[in-house]
Amino acid sequence: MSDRAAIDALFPADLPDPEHWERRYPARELPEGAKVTRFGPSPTGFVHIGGVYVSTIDKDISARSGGVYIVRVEDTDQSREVEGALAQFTRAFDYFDLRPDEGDDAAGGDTGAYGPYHQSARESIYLTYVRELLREGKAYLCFATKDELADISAKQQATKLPTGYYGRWALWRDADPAAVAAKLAEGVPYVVRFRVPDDGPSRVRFTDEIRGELEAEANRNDAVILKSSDTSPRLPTYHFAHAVDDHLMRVNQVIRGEEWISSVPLHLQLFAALGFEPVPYAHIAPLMKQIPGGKRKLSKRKDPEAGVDFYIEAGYPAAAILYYLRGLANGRLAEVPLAEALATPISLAQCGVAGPLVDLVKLEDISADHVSTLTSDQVYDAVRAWAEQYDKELSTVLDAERDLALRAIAVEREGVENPRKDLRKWSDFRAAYGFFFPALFTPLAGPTDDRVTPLGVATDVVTAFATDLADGYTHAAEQPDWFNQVRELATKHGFAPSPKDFKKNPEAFPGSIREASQLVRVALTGSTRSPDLHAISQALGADEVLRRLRALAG
RNA sequence: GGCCCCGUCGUCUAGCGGCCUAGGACGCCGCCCUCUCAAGGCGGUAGCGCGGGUUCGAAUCCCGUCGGGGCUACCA
Repeated sequence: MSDRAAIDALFPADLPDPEHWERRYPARELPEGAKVTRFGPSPTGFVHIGGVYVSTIDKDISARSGGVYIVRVEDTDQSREVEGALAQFTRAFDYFDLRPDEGDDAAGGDTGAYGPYHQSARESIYLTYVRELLREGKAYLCFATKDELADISAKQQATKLPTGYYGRWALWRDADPAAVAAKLAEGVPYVVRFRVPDDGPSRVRFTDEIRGELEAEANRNDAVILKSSDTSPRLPTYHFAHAVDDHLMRVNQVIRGEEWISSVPLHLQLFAALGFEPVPYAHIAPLMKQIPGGKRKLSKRKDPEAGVDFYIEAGYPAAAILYYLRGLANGRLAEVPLAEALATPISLAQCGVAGPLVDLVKLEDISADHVSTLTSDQVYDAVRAWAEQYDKELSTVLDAERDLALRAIAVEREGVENPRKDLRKWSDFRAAYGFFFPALFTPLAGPTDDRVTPLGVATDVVTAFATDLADGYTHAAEQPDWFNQVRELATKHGFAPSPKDFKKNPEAFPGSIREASQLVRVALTGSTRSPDLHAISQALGADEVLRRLRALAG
């Protein structure tokens, strides 16, 4: 290809040499065995739950080994970039407690000595190494047009040849320097391609920390390493940036999605050409989604549960999600209690190799279990923080009625052996606990209210029963005393003492103690499903109980 | 099409040649408790994709096949 002067003319005169960057980013002084990991999100305006999955593993592996966890924004495709994407990362990393040891801080600055931590700011670093490869003849300029490339690929497909830019299809691989100079003089845009060594082996073997020994055909495609020259800044492709960045950031454990396995042969060639020590890989199986015919990768377009916003907006506690995700990564962690699982290191070797389905039902179960272990104060704080973002009306009520809220949350939670598990996520709160708050509760409109009539009790009986109960109501502190008044009144108004008696002779009763209790329940909660009635009455207070009973009477 | 990864109950998995008439968890079904629901207790349902080998013996090793997934971009 062209001579050194012609190559250098393509780059800024003050572009440093590789040695400069080597000195600038020296080997890290870390304890023996410390892992430097990195997570590389693209700022596409969508944070994938799979990203949380992988970065949890990244952070865990580094933290346990006394290493460093880096977040490096991979924004080499500027056309995909979306405004506000960075803020979304920050929000997601905060929510899941995955803040990096090194990366861009909230203000966009660096918090580490190996930055910049977004690739678009690393142009001169990449250019240094591109120029180096060019000088060494390990890369070359390619002026092939889109049409030419499409044509090549069509011909290859027609003759059942592997597609790609190689061999006799590689138009510019061995181009005459004069032809290159001519194109350059015309100002035709070009890319820089990697020149695959022609003396390399036909197959490559490498070790994956999760899958063990892997083998594949060697790469023979002269891949693009630097994108077109008609854009600025000039940025590399993922492959080249991976080699340069992971080397210079002194990353010593790459953890990434399985979709990269087929690129490893190229990456190994790149590391070798650049004179870099290869970095060990661990390829994580992708999170899947159940579909009628089988399963597929969770799709950001089709599956709402693919985005972290889905979980944050619904108010799944971060700990529950992290616990679930860790269980998917290392099956044994799913068999262990949450606190223990979060404290147990993730093992790469024990990561599953098949893509697991994300099972929202299981997540909800885990989440309900977790929430049931929280104190009333913790639940209150969490719901309040969630509501502040996603349910303004609720957060206002929670602020105004803190004591009532705490009493409500404590029902069948504090001082019981088996706490209720009716809260799986914070957005469940309104449906499960809303009735406690007068501001969120619509009183019954008498015995003909839609919520009452399904019980099938005659309206005059309902009114008589409710009126009687309200008139003689005793706000007893002891559960048996309290419920006895309901029982006695039910008997007085002709209700059968047990559902069995009622069933035997349905004509003789307006209902049984069950229906009577349900009338009280609907009066107090608006629903046929609720926690213990006595506990509710205590949380509500005598006045409010009476108000609601009278509303039932009509 | 080519290359690569993967394949145990519906789901997540344990299993690394005999301990497996395959274990656990979630779900589902039934029963118990009970003023409802949830929880809880007890019981149940259901699986090694298929076909060949190797071996005294295979879920476990090998080959093939089928199925799923990924890559094959100046997307990551």
